[in-house]
Amino acid sequence: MQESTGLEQMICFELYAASRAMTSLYRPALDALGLTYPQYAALRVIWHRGRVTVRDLGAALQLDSGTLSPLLKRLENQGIIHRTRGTDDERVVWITPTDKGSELQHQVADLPQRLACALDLSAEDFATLHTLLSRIRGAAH
Amino acid sequence: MQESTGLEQMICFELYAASRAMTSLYRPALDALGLTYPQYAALRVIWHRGRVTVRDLGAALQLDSGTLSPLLKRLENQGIIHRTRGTDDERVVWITPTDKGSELQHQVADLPQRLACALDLSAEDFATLHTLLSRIRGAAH
DNA sequence: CTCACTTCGGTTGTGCACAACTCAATTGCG
DNA sequence: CGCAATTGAGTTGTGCACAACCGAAGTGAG
Repeated sequence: MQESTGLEQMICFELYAASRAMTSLYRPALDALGLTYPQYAALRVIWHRGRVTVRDLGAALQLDSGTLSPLLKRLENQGIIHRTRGTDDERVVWITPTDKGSELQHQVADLPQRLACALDLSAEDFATLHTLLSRIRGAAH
Repeated sequence: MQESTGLEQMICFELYAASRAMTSLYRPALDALGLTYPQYAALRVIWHRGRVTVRDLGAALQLDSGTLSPLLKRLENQGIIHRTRGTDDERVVWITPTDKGSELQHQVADLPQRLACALDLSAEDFATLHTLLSRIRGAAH
């Protein structure tokens, strides 16, 4: 029996700790590619959409420009993405993967599957978790 | 139907987003007290134990001294905790709440309950979530 | 057309996370 | 005992998060 911490019955703390634990599981694989987890999450959206505005990327990741602008600048400096101002609306910045950025996609294709296996949860557990986490995300508007 | 983001089937992203959403639910109440969520989590352990070393606090929160040292320094500067070197082992630093720190406890006593209600989950859902999140935390050693 | 208003991306400042490192205090092996 | 190894806390550097703010670009009511 572990000693009591005073953190029992705090779903918030459990989420906070589980999120960091899960990210640390991704870290070795992502480190090898020179990526952080938030950069990887952003790239998943960019790969999936092919072409996305900073605004839409923020909506998908639930992050604002204060977080994304420097993150995208670092990805651009690494030659992984392009940033181009929109021609019709010059406020908008379009993000696209470079060739190097597209190649990265193949190197991490099996990552979620591989790491999900390490958790040793049933398909049912994943579905339950998905439902509950979505509800929590929804509750915070 | 929301547009596809490329983040489906990624438990890691769901945890990451849910954790931040949950923390943002705590933020208004904690802002009013001048606390951040990690500071609040640390205080819960300190209140519960009464007296704790930096090392044990780190074990409870799963945080290292690189995160805790500056966090505790800020709590000390706010007059919320005391930090004293151990007399038997001078490497150890003991953390205790000040009077002001102890008073804070009463002001946030109902916080987890109150915010858990906002999630509108059943007791069963909480138990399931607790089990699954614990297993995930365990899987990352 | 004009001007207030909104939108988009960016910057600044603060506070985590975490790796890598330092250094003093303690421990334990020979 | 002597000294190498370990331990505990702290520092440094990088990269998120997020609030608060900025300025340029677009929008719309009068």
